[in-house]
Amino acid sequence: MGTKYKGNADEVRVLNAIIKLTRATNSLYQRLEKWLRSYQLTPTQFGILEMLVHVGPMCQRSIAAKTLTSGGNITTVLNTMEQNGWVIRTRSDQDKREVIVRISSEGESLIQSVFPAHLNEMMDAFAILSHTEQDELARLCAILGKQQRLAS
Amino acid sequence: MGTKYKGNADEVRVLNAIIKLTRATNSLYQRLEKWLRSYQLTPTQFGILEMLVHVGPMCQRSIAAKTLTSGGNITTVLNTMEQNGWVIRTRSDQDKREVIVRISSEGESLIQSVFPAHLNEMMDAFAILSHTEQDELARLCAILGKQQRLAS
DNA sequence: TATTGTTATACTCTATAACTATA
DNA sequence: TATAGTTATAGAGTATAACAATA
Repeated sequence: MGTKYKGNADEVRVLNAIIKLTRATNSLYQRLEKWLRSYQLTPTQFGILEMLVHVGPMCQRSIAAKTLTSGGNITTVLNTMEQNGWVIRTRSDQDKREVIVRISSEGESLIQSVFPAHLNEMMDAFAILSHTEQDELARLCAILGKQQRLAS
Repeated sequence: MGTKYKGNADEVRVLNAIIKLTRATNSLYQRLEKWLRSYQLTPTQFGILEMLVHVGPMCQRSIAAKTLTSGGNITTVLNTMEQNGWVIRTRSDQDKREVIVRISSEGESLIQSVFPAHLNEMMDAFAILSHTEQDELARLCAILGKQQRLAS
């Protein structure tokens, strides 16, 4: 198991990479979760808000696909977000089965108030790596991320 | 926000690294979660079982510290795991406030049946990176992970 | 028929606060 | 007094299955 597993050299190398990657991202993720909570935001909600800011209005099926989660779950999550006044849902005219979700002005304000603190946290966390190392980490993760999206 | 944020070069570099790191690990994590589900295991349960295999029996306070979660939550999670027959809880003799948690033979069997498939998945996911790149990713994540543990 | 979304149901994770037992 | 764990409570995320409306 893990580092104790007696595999061949290739397996040991991959296991080592996974363990380090997992630990680093778990730590980052839980740090993120902790301070998001001080804004009454969950990581899922934060992710959806960010996506709506980046990509613009989307239907729920697209949100479900992008967040790799089920349709029933998206309905649940968006119900909360709509009650909080962060998103607006409107029925599509082109295809009346679809619901178009867009961020509200309250949602935008929230993201904009959270973002500077988020950036500070992250600058602090990554300061231990050199600029070259930050770029290299980004490059490797980009390759890995693309591979994952194709495989799943 | 994100790549759209107009910050200075240092900020843009860090944001880029975070976005790539987040996407890669989100994809990996959700792929992991999906196939763990086919074994009726959640990531939290899997993490605790792996920890018990690696480190050996531990008290609940230690498990809570290592998983960065609250004491009340550990009780809840372990209740389920105990009911499933994966772990055994015994009151410590040295300090009768403590509960020592150890993995059961059923728990070990479960981990051992899951691990080969886990390894296959991960070998597949990382095959897109060269050996040198896998090592470099591990090195950078190790630095980042250590920094996080000290900061939190 | 197939697709989009909702509803109903159930379970897990998570936190906090009050509490018990022990040190 | 302080610490380890439990219990009670609450809320969020997640899935599946059955369902309604629309294409």
